[in-house]
Amino acid sequence: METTELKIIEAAKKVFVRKGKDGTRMQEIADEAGINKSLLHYYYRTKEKLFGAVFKFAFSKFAPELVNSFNSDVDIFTKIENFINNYIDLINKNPFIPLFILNEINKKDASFVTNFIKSSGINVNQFRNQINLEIEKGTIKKIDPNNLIVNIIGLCVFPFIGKPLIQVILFDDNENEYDNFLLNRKKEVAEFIINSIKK
Amino acid sequence: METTELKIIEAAKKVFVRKGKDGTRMQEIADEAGINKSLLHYYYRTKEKLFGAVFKFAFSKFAPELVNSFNSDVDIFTKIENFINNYIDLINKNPFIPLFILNEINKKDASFVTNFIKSSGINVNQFRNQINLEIEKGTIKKIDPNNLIVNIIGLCVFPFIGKPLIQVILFDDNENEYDNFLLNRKKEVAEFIINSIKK
DNA sequence: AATACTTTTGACCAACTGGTTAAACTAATT
DNA sequence: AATTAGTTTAACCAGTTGGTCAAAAGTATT
Repeated sequence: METTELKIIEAAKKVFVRKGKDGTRMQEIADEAGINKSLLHYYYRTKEKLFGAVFKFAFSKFAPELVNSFNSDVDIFTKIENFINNYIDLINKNPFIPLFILNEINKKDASFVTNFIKSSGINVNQFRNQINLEIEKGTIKKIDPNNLIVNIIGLCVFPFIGKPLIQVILFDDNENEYDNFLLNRKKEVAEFIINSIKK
Repeated sequence: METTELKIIEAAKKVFVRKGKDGTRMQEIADEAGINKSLLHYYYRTKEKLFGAVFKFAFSKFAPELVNSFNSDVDIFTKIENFINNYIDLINKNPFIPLFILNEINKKDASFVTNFIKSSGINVNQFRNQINLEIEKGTIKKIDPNNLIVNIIGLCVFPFIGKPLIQVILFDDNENEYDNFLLNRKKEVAEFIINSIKK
């Protein structure tokens, strides 16, 4: 059953993610949901509240993957490979969400971001410990765990948020070639990282 | 001498980059420039034209570095190190511009982006050839040049556009620690990449 | 079928937004 | 000092925007 509230959220996601908070018009969300603008305000009293709901949803889609992958109980190389595979797949299915999140989170004030993330359950300590342990064991080269984590995530995310630029600069604006590039990247990124840290 | 036109451009840069195109009000630019709103329209007839000028400026700040570094005539390891040093320095001086560019370029239609970049003179062929040559020579491991280029740029850019997130997740919201992290990163990123490709 | 509650609608509004215009001011030229 | 051209301002405007409200339509309960 497709309730009105669900139709609204789906429509709001589409429009907010595509156009950003400031670029979005309540009327456009109403149109996308096939309803009246008043009804929108009936369910979500203000634009701010509706945006909050969408942002929360978007973020909560990407947080669990981070938590689960980083805290799973497998060896470090498998963990990195798994994370990259799952994360790139996830972004592929929701290619505009990362930029949406980054963009809006850069506009919010710091306390909002802090509270929001703390409630998301993201915790990298287990993974950090694992990295340090592998360095001690001599399985991987000495590397700062924070830098490694940023590298892994950045290498997954950047090709998507930079797509319009990269596609033109590197692929002569050929979209098929770029999509193909993104598919191969799962393998390439994993290889790139493991090559860098493996002893 | 500080002409009105210059004051406007400086003010417009600040506001547009901070709030995005849709989030920017002409009145706010006028206030920031210490002038009347009518005077704004006297120099730049429309918001669109003023935004265009600012966007062009922002982009042209980051394009030359790409061109010069990639086409310089030094060995591949030095080139990578130089690029990372210069690019991270450049972003550090203008930390909000990359997200601004990525964000707006994802909203524009493809033809605009294509034309814009083509006129910017960015060309990676020389660097691509150099990578392939070093692979043949056996200096570096086999790697797809496009993937390597995306990796280099992504590793430089991502920590800045993800700052509010990363700072909370990895550094318990301690800004000093994060700034320190960014400083060290020049060395870390270069090391990370070279470790990955060096034979 | 009358009551009461929720959902949906259209008409409406105050505040805001990008943009215009005519007049006032300034400084160089005659 | 009068003319001219460029610069700056205040007042104004039409269209848009988020949001309200009372009434209508629908649904469940008695």
